[in-house]
Amino acid sequence: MAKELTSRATDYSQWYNDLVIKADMAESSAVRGCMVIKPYGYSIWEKMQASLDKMFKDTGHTNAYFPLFIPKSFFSKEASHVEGFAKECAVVTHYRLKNDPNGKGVVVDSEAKLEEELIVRPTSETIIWNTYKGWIQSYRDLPILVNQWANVVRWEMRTRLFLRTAEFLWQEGHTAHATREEAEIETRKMIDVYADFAENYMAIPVIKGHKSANERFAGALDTLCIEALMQDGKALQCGTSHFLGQNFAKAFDVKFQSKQGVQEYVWATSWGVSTRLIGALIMAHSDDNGLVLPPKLAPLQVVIVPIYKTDEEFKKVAEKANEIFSMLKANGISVKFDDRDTHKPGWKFNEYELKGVPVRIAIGPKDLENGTVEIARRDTLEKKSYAATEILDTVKFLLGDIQKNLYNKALAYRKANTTEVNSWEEFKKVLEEKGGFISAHWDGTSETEEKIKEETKATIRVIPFDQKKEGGKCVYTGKPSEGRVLFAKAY
RNA sequence: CGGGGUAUAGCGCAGUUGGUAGCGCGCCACGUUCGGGACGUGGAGGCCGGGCGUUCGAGUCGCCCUACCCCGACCA
Repeated sequence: MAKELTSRATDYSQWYNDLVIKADMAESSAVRGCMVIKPYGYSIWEKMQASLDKMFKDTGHTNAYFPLFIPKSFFSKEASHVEGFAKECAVVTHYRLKNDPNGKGVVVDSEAKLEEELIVRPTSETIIWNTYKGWIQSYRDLPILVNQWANVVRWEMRTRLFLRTAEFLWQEGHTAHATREEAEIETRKMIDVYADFAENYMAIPVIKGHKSANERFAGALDTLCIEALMQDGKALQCGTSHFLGQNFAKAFDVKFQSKQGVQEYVWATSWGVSTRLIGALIMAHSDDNGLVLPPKLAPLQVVIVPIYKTDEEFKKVAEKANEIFSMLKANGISVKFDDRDTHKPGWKFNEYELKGVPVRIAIGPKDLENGTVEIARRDTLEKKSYAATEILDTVKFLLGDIQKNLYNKALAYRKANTTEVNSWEEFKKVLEEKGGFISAHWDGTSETEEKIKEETKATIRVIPFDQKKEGGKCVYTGKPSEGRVLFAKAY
């Protein structure tokens, strides 16, 4: 059995290359670039949704739902948005099938051609702003603070499991405001919500800041982002919040009458995070034994594994295990007593490690004799014996401590893999040999960023809010720079 | 859309100079086991991605498809 374990662990350790996750996470589907998220993986997404949704509600937002199909003409209304989105989209051209005259299944009925093609939404700004036009007349109708949980489709040339799938699940917030200032505050507020979620729920430290013009959302005046570093030294954008200015209001003619009686265009924001976050979670914390989930997002926080030989022994062990189960459940802990007799303890240990369950309690005849249980933590794989009376306190402590430890570990990793460089030679050397974030001076031009990308594949991931303001020379051109930005290779 | 690769049991793979298919894991049954993926014995499971060709005979050789993976281009 040792052999299989080794090969499976080795196989699993490939997660950072190909993200093929073996623990009921996801598999490719028959549909190009789309994925099937199996129940366990989906339950992680549900935990994320629940936490995020509460944060949105707490900041005054409400949920709504808009159509999946968007008339093609909507995309022609905002020039830069067209540039960014009118290309790789799924397009609906017909509305009916018919039986193949040659008797081979069905064919598209060429007579059922749509007058105007429909685009499967790659993002919903256009259809939402088309709708908002009808909702907004007066400053009294503002602000509109709406979020939608939805799927979107982007016909990417190349897809990657979790990180860039053709169809993905996400939430997209779309807000409308009376003033520029209010919209800018909203943009910032939501990137703060995302950062809070990433750090305090996902246990992933992120850097908050602005995107460079090159990386900005099509149609936005400013794009804020949170950027995280994965264990392989590549950066991953984990969430974005866009200040859209009046671009979409102008494109869809959304005006309101102000207190002063003047017709003004509405100010907009949009913000989103997606199932890419599942990928981030996996890539940030996993080890060779499988997933490592932060307790706040683990669908199952504690599993109890019974150890026994005979039926009689099982009865005694199960009685004690059920007591522990009830006690933990009564304290709001997500717990499972795995009493299946179809798998053995060792098998179960490995199974739950693979699934990233934070805390495991094993209880057997020896424990019954001694009045103890064995408690193991997933993050460090340590296991220790505890008196039965200590279980609740220990579990509570461990759930908190694992959450903290995962964050601290990821933070230490990021610190160790963020390098300040001051010359082009150094830049290339660090990028090649070490990876991670490179903090360097940049002259602020798109041309320079483009050239750096061409030569090294590294891009500016984020211009941090807490940018180190210091005079310097651009690492590439030697021109003056006001502060350092973070470069990295990105997914 | 370029460049490279792969396609054989549920999964991972082998299959020699062409002779009609095998291994490991998993699955099923029984027995012994059960504190880190137990062991034995016996089973079930295949249109060898699809098509056409060469041949007495094709998983194997040739041509044409198709799908998937990797590397680019693209990408909120």
